[in-house]
Parts: sequence; C-alpha cells; structure tokens
Amino acid sequence: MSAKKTPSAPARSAKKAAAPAPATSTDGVAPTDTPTPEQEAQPLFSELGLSEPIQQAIDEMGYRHPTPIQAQAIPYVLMGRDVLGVAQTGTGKTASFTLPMLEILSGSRARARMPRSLILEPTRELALQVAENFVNYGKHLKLTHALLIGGESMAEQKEVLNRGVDVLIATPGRLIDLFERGGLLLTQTKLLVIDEADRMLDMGFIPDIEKIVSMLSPLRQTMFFSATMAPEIRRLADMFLRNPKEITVSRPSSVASTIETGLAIVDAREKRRALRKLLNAADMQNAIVFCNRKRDVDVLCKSLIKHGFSAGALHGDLAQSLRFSTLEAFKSGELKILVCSDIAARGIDIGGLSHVFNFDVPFHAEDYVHRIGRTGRAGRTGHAYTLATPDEEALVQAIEKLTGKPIPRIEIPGVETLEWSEEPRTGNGRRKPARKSNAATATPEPPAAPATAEEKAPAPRKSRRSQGGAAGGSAAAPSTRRDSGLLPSAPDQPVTGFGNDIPAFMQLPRREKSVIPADE
DNA sequence: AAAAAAC
Repeated sequence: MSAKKTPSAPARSAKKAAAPAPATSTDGVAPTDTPTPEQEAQPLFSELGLSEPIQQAIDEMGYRHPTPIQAQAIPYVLMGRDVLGVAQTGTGKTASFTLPMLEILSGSRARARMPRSLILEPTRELALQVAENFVNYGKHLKLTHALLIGGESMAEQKEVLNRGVDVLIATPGRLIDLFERGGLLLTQTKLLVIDEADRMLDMGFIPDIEKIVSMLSPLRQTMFFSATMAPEIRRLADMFLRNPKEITVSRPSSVASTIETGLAIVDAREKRRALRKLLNAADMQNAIVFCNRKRDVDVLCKSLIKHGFSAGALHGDLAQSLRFSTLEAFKSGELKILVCSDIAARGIDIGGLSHVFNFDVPFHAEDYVHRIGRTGRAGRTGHAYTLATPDEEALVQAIEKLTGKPIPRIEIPGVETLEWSEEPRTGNGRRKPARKSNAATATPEPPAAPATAEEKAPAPRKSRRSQGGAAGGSAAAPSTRRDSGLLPSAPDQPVTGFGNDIPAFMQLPRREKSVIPADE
C-alpha cells in the first residue's frame, strides 16, 4: 500500500470500488487520479529485482511505480547493506523495508522461538500497520509473522513464537518482557528494522532499544528510519549501523502547500460549539480531531456523539481491542471523525483525510506539523484548522516561527472571535483566562511565604546531620532502639537501619559525599 | 504541561 498507484485496471478489482472511500490506504502515497508525465518516466517496481510472488502482490494491489525512498532503498537492502533512511510516514517508507525483507526471507524457513527478523515500532498502531503491510505483500509467500505488543494476551503471542516466525513486529516493552521470561531467542535474528527512531527517542525508548539490539547478533543487517536527523539520532545511527547507505527523501519539513490552514481564537467554553460549526462544513469528508489530553478526548468524543456526529475516540488508556477496532472503523469510513491524543499525531497513515482539527494547540510546535501532516497527501488539498484560546499566543507564535509562516486567522460564523489576552498563561492551562482587571489581586505574591518554608525545611536536615556528625552519640541511641526499624522515622530521628553501626560515609556531611577529585 | 509503552 505504499506506492503510487496508476489508474490501471487492478484498482478496479478492489472491494470498495466505486464508493468515494477516502480513507483506505494504510501507508504511503495514495492513488492519484491521472498519471503525470513525470510519473510515466518513473522507475517501475518490476525493475527493482523483486521476485515473482512479491511482484505479483504489488501488481494486484495496483501499484506500478515505487516512491523515491522505495526506489532508492530496496536495491541496497537486497544487496545486504545497512540503510539509514531519513523519511517520514507518507513517503512509502514501510514498503521500502517490508518488500526487500520478504525477498530476503523467502529463501528459507523459520525455526521455533527464533524469529529471523525484527521490526521495532514505537506504538501499537504502527506495529499493526506494518503487520498489514506484510500480509498484503507476502500473500503469495509462505512466511509467518507475529505481532508482539502490549495489551494483548501474552500466551497467544508465545504460542505463535514457539511455532517459529519469520517476521516479528514489536513494541519495545512487550519484547523485553517476553525476552526476560525466556520466551524468545534473538540470536538468529539477522534483519533488524528500527522505525521512527526520533519518536522512540522522544518517548524514552532508547535504553530499551539499546538493550534489544545488544541481544542480536552483530552479524545482522540493520535498517534505521527517522523523520529527522538530529545529532542525537545521528549518534544512535552510528551505534546501530555499519557502513550504512544513507537515503534522504524530501519531507514536508514545514507545512505542505496542499494544506489549507486556519486558526480561530475563541473562548475555551465555546470550543466545542466552534468545532461543530467547522465539522459541518460542506467539504468535510472525514476528520481527525486532536486534543492535548486523554481526558478531553473522551469528553469531546461523547459530546460530538451526543450532537449526532459519527465519532470515535482513540488514546492510550483505551483497551487495545477498542483502539484497533476504532481505527479500523475510521479507515473504512464507518466513522467520520476520530478524536484522539497525540498517539495518532505521527506515523499513522490514513489516506485521503480531508480535515485535521486541533481542538487544542499542541504543546510542542513540531507536533503541529506532524498532526496536520495527516492531511493534504498526494497532491490533494487538505484542511487543517486550529482552535486557540486567548492565552495561547505563545504556543501559536512558536508554531509560526517553526513553520515560517503565519496561520491565517479565520472567523467561525456564529462564534465570537477573540483577541490574544495580554496575560501569559500561568499554570495548568485548564484555567479560564484570567480577567485583566482582577489579575493583580488574583495572584497574591506573599513575600513572607518562601522565607517561612526555607526556615522549616532545612531544620530537620541540619539536626540529622549534626546527630550523624556526633558519631552515633549515646544520646541518640535510645530512640533508635525504640523504633521498629521498618517504619519511616521522623525527620529529626537518626537513621535506624544500621542499629548503632552507622557506616562512616553516611555520617559525612552531604556536600562531601559528592566531591569529585579536581584532576580531569 | 501531555502523550506513548510492560506486567
């Protein structure tokens, strides 16, 4: 599903032929309606050296031309080279590794508990997306795959692993868990894909990834993908790859010109009404609505359903089965609106999405680019509208600075448009915009408070230290013995865990413990 | 600030 489709016959045979189902592609560039001369001149899949069963699957899905990353990466992967791909979803990245992997794996068979290849994904949804890719392209091969993700029965996954799999697609947590329980051997895994490395970094998965990589043979082929090539990512790539072929494909670094953007400043209490107005626009086919918080996803989704919209919620606290079924329902067009957290901001690819709405301004400017990048694919015009409250000027400015262009302000008929408030946002962001007249009195700044706190806090520490410094003076001993030693002692009581034998280092004043020799 | 991921 990750290639350019020409309007040739095979597309017709697809199940949902005539329906204007905009959301069917799960990865890559959606079909275009007419081939441009450039497309005709592009390389063909049949020139990439893939064998018949795989080529046949590609044909049957109606793809003829590989995307740039596919055309560049596939030959190198087939050669056995490591690949460093700088690309994000929507470029056909997934098939750029699944296709040659199928080719390499098709030669031999899997052995029990020893997966032959491993693909690491940051979220469960992405793992599922990759699995779908293997099913689609591998349908004429007899290869097996397993999805190793959290939230689902481990017994079942173990069972499949025991039978032996060719392709293991995993999120890091479950993989490590299972490995530590001894249900898995990675010594025979000779193909490794680290996908969405920048996101793995954001999510703090890198230690896990390092651990997993250390379980594999150094004699392996590694493919490493990241949407960005920050120094930190580069360092990781150097660590995991050997003499990689580096491939960079142009990414929508800012806002694709095919996305029409807009921003409305409204009162926080008017946001839901404002959103409903936007959702009722005539050209709205299907939309993702992003919220910053999981709680707000639930609230907003319920509200939309109550108002008669076809909406479903997606965030990480929902049961796994529900996450998958909701995503499927949205992809199939059964649900028109997907209300979600940033779980779906990156990577998840839903072809032909007409609208993206930011019900909340994202906290991080890059997330804005990722979110709205879900629409405006394959030359089609997408729409991305953001609702901001008057206190969110700084967040919006950060976005405009990153993308290099202002977001055009829009008015929503029937909803009052406000100005930026002069009060910077203070705390939890959930507070109602402070009224300017009250601001001075609303935030009293008691100068006495910090002084009091300071006086109180160090006092017990000081006394504890002085007791320690007294080298277990006999005065402290009685209270030590009285304590059970299991309950936390009061701050002004001595350390009880060692009885009267307090190790010397614990009796040192705090500062001296961390003194590092000055030489080098 | 929030989100994601293991039981």
